[in-house]
Formats: sequence, C-alpha cells, structure tokens
Amino acid sequence: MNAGVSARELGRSSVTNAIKDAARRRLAAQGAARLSVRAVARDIGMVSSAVYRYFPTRDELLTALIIDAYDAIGAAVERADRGVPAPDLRGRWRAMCGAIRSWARKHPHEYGLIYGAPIPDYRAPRDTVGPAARVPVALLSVLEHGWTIGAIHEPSPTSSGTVTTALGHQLQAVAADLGLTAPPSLLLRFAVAWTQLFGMVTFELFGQLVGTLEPADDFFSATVDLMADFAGIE
Amino acid sequence: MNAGVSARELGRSSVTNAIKDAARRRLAAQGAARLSVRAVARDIGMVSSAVYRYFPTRDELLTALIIDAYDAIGAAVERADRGVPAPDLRGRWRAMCGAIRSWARKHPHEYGLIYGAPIPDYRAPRDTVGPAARVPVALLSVLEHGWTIGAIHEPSPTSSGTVTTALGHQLQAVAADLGLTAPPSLLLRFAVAWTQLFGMVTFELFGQLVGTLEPADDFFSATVDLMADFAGIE
DNA sequence: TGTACATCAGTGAACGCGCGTTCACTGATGTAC
DNA sequence: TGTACATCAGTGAACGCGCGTTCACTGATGTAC
Repeated sequence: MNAGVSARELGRSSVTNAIKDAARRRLAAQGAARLSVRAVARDIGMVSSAVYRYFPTRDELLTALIIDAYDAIGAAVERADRGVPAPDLRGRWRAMCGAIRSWARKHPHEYGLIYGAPIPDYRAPRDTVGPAARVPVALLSVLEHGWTIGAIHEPSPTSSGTVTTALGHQLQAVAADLGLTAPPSLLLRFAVAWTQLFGMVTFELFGQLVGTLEPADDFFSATVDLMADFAGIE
Repeated sequence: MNAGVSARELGRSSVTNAIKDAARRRLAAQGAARLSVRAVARDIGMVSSAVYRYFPTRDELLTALIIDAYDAIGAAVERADRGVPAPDLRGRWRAMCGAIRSWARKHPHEYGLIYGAPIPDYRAPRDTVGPAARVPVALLSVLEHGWTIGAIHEPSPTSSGTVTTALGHQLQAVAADLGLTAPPSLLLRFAVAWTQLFGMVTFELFGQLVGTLEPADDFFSATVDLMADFAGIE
C-alpha cells in the first residue's frame, strides 16, 4: 500500500474528527469542566473505551479542543486581515476586531474554553502557546506595518502612563521575540487596545452587559475606532 | 426569648457561614462547575442531607456565593474610594482599579465565578443584579463627580468613535438609571476604560499574559493611568 | 415556674445516576515472504 | 498471487468512585398556657 493513506489511516483521522466534533457539541451543552469521555462516545455511537484508542486521556482530548479553538480564531482573524489592502491600517484593524467578536459569538463555549477561567485539574501543555499567539501576532502586524511605513508615530512623551524600565524591558523582549521594530510606548498602547478588545467581548459573552450596553454592536464598533485612535492607527 | 437572636437563629447563621466558607474553599480547589454539596458537607463534618436545611439546592448555594463575591469586590472598591479625598479624581481611580486587581488576585476563583464563563445549567436569579452593579457604580462616581465640578470635560467631537443614536440612547438610559448627568461621549469612554480594566485583570488571572507581560504590576499601573487620561480623569 | 406540644437541626440509609479508566477479547486490516 | 503472522479498532464487562436529592427518624430547642 503506497497511496499515502491507507484505509486504516483514513478511518483513524475521520473517527478522530468525529470525536472532536462531538466533544465540541458537548462543550456547548455542558462547558469544559463537565466534558465527559463517556458522553462523547455515546453521542457518536461508540463504546466509551474505544475513544481511548484516539485520546489516551480526557485531558488530551481537551488539549486538542483548545489547540483547535486557538487555531480557528487565529485563522478567522488572519483571513479577515487578508481581505483588506495592507496599507488600509484602520480597515484591517476593524476587520480583525470584527472577526474576533463574530467568531466568539458563533462559538461561545470554545471561546470560554480558551479565554475563560482555567479548567480545574487541567494543565495546558506547551503545545498551546503557538496557536494562542496567532491572534495577537495578527493584530500586531497592523501596528508594525504602520510603524515601518511611517504611518504610525510614537505618542507624545508628555502623556502619563510612562513606560518604566521594567515594563520597557518586558515590551522590548516581546518585540525581539516577534521581530518587531515598533517602540515600547506603542506596544504598550497596543496591549491596552488588545486587552480592551477581549475585555469587551468577554463581558458581552459572559453577560456583564445585559441590561445596559446590549445589543453591543454599536458599542463595539465605536470602541474599535476609539482604540484604533488610541494606538495611533490611522 | 426576646434578645432578638435565639440560640437557634445564632446556630443557623453560624452554620450557614460555615457552609459558605467551606464552599468557597472548594471553589478554589475545583472551580464552580464541580462544586458539590456532598464535598462541602464532608469538609465541615456534616452529613450531606443536613446542608439541605440551609440551601434547598446546589444552585441556591452557588447563588449565595455569587452574591457574596459581588458584594466583597464591591465593598473592597468602595473602601478604596473612601480612602482618597473626593476631589483627587485620579487618586480615587487608581485606588479603585488597584483594589479590583488585588481582590481578584486574592480570590481568583471567586473572581472566576462572577466574571468567568457562566456555569452550565445554572441560571443567575435577579438578586445578583444589584450587587453586580456596585463596582461600575463606584467607578462611575469619579466620572460623575469630575463632571459636576467641571474637572472633566467632553472629549473633542472631532475624534472618531462617534456615538450613534442607538448607542447614545443606551448610554442615556444607563445615565438616567443611575442618576448621572455626564454626557454619552464621556460614558462611552468610561465604558471603554471599564472593559479594558477587567480585560486586563482577566487576562492576567486566566493566564493570557504568561511569558510576555507577567509580572503585570507595571503594565497594570501604566495602563490605569493611560485609561484615566483617556476618560478625561484629571 | 412547670408541663405539653410544636418546630426544627441533624442523621443515616437509600434512589438512580454518571464518571474515567483498565482489561481480556474478537475480528478486520496491513505486511513479509 | 497466496499464506502466516502482526497490528490495530472496537467490544463489553468490570473497578471504584462521586454526585444531588429524598425520606423517615431522633433528639434538642422554643412556645403557649
């Protein structure tokens, strides 16, 4: 057999996907803490012990779901970015912010899985770090592009929120890690915009805006522009 | 018996507190989704059925913990506010933001209980709304005070992030509800600062800053000042 | 003040349920010669 | 191409466990007269 994929390999990957899909559906119904191997097996008509041929433990199933979720939101953001011409910095920022919010609203439990409280007794392995970085990296590409073409400038140094030495070092380390040339003062403002964005989406999804700013469409888009201004995105 | 509290009433409230304390300890170990009546009973040396004399259902125990958590963080913020002279707007803002972060770090699981993903199969009753409002109301008091004494001004209308009619109405409704006189443009900026603040604390607590901006002390305090600037807090 | 009755906190057994994981097994798919 | 053996997916029973909630009960506390 040399076609690259044997019947066994085909079956294996399709069953693996069926398990993950069922697990995602269970996630939506019960949340991550209560995700159970037996329920997933039941849903796809398998005996629970068979699932252990694919995921040797419940935690490894969770890890797979977490990585998939990070990759899915990361891909959605990257796709949104590619849909806008590179020099249109604000357009790209808006598109990516919008993609984050709509992915979150479409997949609230997967969002909760990655941005909600950690699952008790579960320790995320190193493998989640790369996928987790996709969203911030994509967002930062706007800032970096704007900075390199001279369209984004350092904020005036008279403003408060000074970058102390310790914070400056942290920001420089991040910049070095990602190969960015933008200065700490801009990276700080980016970090503010980034945390604001997720804070808003989290509040909307987890019910903190009920009865006040909900529906949050207008609040969201006004805020996205305010934060673009704040970070100097033209 | 007329001293106001009978032995029975005394016993009742002390057992109620013992149950809630044990439940809070369990929360820290296992998270809300896995909080179990039996484990709580075991911890305080009671038989599980006895707990039902105090909380007729697991959900009512959760509700009590949620209300207590909102009240605790609300009280912490109000206390921080009272520790600073009323006209020192930025000092009050800093103190309250710091109180939120340190309460969150001291009680991460209670924080997760109220600001994390909703608990599956649990529906929060109306009673949580009041306690939940304490923090935003306290934070808003700075803005309102500054506005009424003329120390905080409307942002220049040329900036983007325009307040559309729909959003304006939402903001006005909130203002009316809370008896605030500050204009929508300021309330919007406050809402941005509010969501940024909680987004940052949530990211820190839930592990999104690991390996980059952690320890987050400097990031936090720089950001608090940037957001005070942003909202026009002198 | 003393007695009779009502209220209530706490007990222990039981109900019916779901969980993660292991293990010896069957039968189908893949590999080597 | 055909046969013998190895690999692997899936089965079904079992282990030991914990869960929320109900119920009839005992004994202590509170109330009315």
